[in-house]
Amino acid sequence: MSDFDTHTPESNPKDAEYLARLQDYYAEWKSIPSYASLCEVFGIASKSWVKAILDRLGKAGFIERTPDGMWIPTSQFFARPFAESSVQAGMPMSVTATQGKYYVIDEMLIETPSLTTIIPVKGDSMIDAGIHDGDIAVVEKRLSANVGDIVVAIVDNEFTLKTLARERGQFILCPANPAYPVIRPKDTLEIFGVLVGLIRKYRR
Amino acid sequence: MSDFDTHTPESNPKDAEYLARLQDYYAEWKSIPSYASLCEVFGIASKSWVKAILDRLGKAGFIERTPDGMWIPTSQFFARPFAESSVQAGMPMSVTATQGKYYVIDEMLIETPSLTTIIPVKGDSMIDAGIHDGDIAVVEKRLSANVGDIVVAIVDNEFTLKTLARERGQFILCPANPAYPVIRPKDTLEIFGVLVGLIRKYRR
DNA sequence: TTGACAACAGAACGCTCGTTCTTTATTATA
DNA sequence: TATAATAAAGAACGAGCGTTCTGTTGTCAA
Repeated sequence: MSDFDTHTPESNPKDAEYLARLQDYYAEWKSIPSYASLCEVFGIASKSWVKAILDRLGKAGFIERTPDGMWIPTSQFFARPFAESSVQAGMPMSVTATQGKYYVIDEMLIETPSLTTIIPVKGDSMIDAGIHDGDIAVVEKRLSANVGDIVVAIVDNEFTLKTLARERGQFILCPANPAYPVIRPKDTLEIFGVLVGLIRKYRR
Repeated sequence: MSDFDTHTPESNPKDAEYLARLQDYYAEWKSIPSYASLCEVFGIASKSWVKAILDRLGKAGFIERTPDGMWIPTSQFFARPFAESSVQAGMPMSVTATQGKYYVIDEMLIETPSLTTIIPVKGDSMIDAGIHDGDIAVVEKRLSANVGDIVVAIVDNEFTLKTLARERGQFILCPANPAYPVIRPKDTLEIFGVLVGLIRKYRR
């Protein structure tokens, strides 16, 4: 067998497609099935060839084995191709053929899983900051924040997402929408966490 | 916490510990092993009892089976207690909404991994749609789209993110910023994909 | 036209898997 | 102490698993 290119999954030119099918299957069932089932997934008829494919994908770092010999996906398995914003002339774009960096979205946004939570955004008080109703805020739980951070604060037992600012030595919470008032807490300002990411899902 | 602790007929007080061990194992290996291996994980010696435990966990909704009969975790399997002492009274709806939900952001945004790519957004031509410069677009590669979708089109060998619209039987690309012109393709409109998600990362 | 190689197909096999059934130990209750 | 339910062990078994080996087909260069 020839050397395996570490940047592209294609040792066998069809391996990219096999990988894609496996990724799609895993997205649906969250497991790698038996070789017999993989025959259907891959559209081939021999288990031995399934094994050969999996061995290659394993060598390429997309899957690995548990001590029991079960195949499980690696983080590379979940990485998404990161397309550059300009297209080379005449190049027929295909996602699987896109070269370059791969990113795992979770890893991009979540640094400390135990401190990170997600909170759906309600209302449009931050709309000028590009934060819409229905967006999902990725929040890192923290008791303090810096001026200028967008924070999740607890005001009247409600979460509220606002920009932290300072006014005459007092911390205040500024909306990004002129229709909403600035919040000036009476006593202490209770901060739940700091906005570290934003997710929006579009209907399909 | 879960309906699991409130004694249902077929529950076992030790099941909570068995679940915890299984969760720990899964966190490490991302798979549910064979019954024989689970004997070690659970610290018991009989496969039949392992099966009984898994059946109960399945009935309680923590795991389920694929068509192949493999056990896979459900979303409930990953539920995390969301206990913040400061917000117990009158907990806002936004908090309870996330309670007990497992969030893999990838899963929220990516339906078909092999067709999904991420593209950084350049410029502010879609700013009125809350899409900013530096945001990351999650794009599902597709050759066609519906009017009203935000699409990634290829114009002059460049990716461009615009809303797809129709004008006198012609497809046009509308920016969400009055400072930018509507794009009316001369001949055919080449669509790369449809925007299915958006990610923004804030500096920490 | 051959021969070499790559890409699969198919069969054979030993072994592990999940399932079921039976047996034993432990605990609670009366 | 007797009884019964619970918790677990253990054996037995057939089906399906992954592995290996060999056979077949298509391609392409010499």
